[in-house]
Amino acid sequence: MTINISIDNGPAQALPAGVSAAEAVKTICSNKTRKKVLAVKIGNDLKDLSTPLQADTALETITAASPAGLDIIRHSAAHIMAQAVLDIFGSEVQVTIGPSITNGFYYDFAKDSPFSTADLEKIELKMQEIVNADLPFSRQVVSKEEAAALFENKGQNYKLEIINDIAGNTVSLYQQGDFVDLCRGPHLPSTGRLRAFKLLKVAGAYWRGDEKNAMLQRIYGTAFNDAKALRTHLRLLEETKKRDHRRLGRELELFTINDQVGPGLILWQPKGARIRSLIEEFWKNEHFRHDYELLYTPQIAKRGLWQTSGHLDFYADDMFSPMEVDEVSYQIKPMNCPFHIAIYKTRKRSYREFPIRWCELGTVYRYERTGALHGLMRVRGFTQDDAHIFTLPEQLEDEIFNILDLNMNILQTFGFKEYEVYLSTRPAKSVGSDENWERATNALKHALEKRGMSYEIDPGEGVFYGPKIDIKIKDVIGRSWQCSTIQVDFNLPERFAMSYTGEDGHDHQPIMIHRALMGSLERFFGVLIEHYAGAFPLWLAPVQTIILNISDAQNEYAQGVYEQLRKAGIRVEKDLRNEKLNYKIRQAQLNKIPFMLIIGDQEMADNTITARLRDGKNLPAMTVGEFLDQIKEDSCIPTLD
RNA sequence: GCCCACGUAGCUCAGCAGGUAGAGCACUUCCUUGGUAAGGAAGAGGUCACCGGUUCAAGUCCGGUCGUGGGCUCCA
Repeated sequence: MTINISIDNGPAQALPAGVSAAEAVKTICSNKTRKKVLAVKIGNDLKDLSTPLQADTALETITAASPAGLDIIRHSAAHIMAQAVLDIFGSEVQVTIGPSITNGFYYDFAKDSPFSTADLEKIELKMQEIVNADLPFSRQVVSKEEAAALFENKGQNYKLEIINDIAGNTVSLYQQGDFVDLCRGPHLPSTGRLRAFKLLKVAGAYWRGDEKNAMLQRIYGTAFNDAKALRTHLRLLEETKKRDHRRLGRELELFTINDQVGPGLILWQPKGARIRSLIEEFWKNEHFRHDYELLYTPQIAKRGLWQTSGHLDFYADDMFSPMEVDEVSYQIKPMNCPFHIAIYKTRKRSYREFPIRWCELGTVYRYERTGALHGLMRVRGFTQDDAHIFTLPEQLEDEIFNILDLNMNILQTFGFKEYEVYLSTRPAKSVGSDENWERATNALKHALEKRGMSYEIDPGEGVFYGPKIDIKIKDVIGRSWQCSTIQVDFNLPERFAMSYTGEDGHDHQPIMIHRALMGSLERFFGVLIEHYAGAFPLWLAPVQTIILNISDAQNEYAQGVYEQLRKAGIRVEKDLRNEKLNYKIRQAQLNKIPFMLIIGDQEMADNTITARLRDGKNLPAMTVGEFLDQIKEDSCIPTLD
């Protein structure tokens, strides 16, 4: 009996039934292609090359060129690593799970003493032995009882737990050499197909990510189809290290964190503070231009305020402990909203005032676990670019659209082009009527669609008080950072008994929107530093130009140029030290200053300057006036259209 | 919070068979007056994170505290 097999939409060929996918590939594909094939896809399922084909089948080949192919390589690498670890440590370890992840793979082991870096080298060597032995990965489907018996016999208790959680009656096992693992597959045909791998680091990880469970020992590694791709990836890791905002923050003197001051508390150094002040000015300008009004509110408030707002019920764990003042308990603010509401309530409000848009660069403090702190990205004290908007129900959709529009325009000004947008809907535990939730969720949806933004729905991930839109920015390392958030709130207006007088003369409850565009200025700054690798665009550069003289014969002239630029509002520094030009250029370059103005006898004689750009190029000699004209536009804080 | 690693001059790091500290860069001074990424010399700078223990003797060994870094489901 024969069956018809087609590969990658090619013409069907008749082959004997029961032929393996590998044989089919070998028969049908070119020599060149078949060496690259790691697995096949039948319908939507990835299958091993050893899969027997019993009926007419259309196959798709999977190679390392596709993400699925890389996944298979990495997943197999995880198995090979597990085998190596068992070979070396024997019954000392139990295997748990070992998936492929975005840039590699890991495997979690239960082991009393952690792995050392020296162990990693040993394991790598053992892995290489296993690769050299070119052991086939063989798949076997067995009943859950059989599998359980097998792993129980091996003393692999975590596997038993996993088997218990799997639906259905059968599970699949993969074996290479004497190592058997419970696994869905697929895998490489044999261990010899793993061509390039490297173990990267050890880390603790809880069983199933739950801190109530045992701490396992995780080994991270990565694998690629060839050594070149691996090298490229390792170089990329080096490059991202260079862009690390903590390193650049120190080198460029942007910010610092001090033990004596406390973890997670940011000290903005002059250059960082200058950038922040520019960001804030841009932000304020745009908010005024978009009909927002600015508020300032205190750092602390009586505990009762947080009682009313519900923060003590829902947020107390994230708040700093209370302090006693005149026998009254005060607590530092984790959010700005109750203060804005207090301002709202200073008098009776009319529907005619709506929408009310109030913004504040509000500094809040939140208790983060020490292990979660990370440079500027996760801190304990930060400034939100916060705003609260009070609207009538019929204004909601327009307001959300306005916010989105302002949001995207502001982010784009900083050169961010990649986003992930999430719409989070009603969670199980929540307040507010079904009708309100539905109306608000629809308003968010329509506004997103109107702005032409594609989004994903995060079902049930909304805050208990209302649906929200979250926007994440992608940084150079591919990490996503949540910056913008837009949340509808049915809760606080209720808790604070907010009202306005409607057209009908009766009291109504306003709808409240919380929103932050950059989120936290600290985090946003961190993302910006990595995004620009410290080379800020002219309008944000803390030092825009630096004057470099060639020798002290030009000191006086250089001083004059310096004053001229300073008066024109350019952020300018001078380096008139008795050093060689090369040396000064190098330092200015390392400080990533956009323009170096070089002044020698020539320039002094012609009453000009020569500008050297950050990228090494030179502008022709020109007068200071001409230079100012040329950079004027780009050196100022931008204005949105 | 938990697991691991780390904590020596402003920065990057060496010192580790326990015998009271070293380099490069940065900083200061002097020499050099030099055209597009480091000219030369000298000097200053450290209670080796903090607290306690072992020892004749601790940056070095042990314990604790604080801090930093990498992780803590992308589910067989």
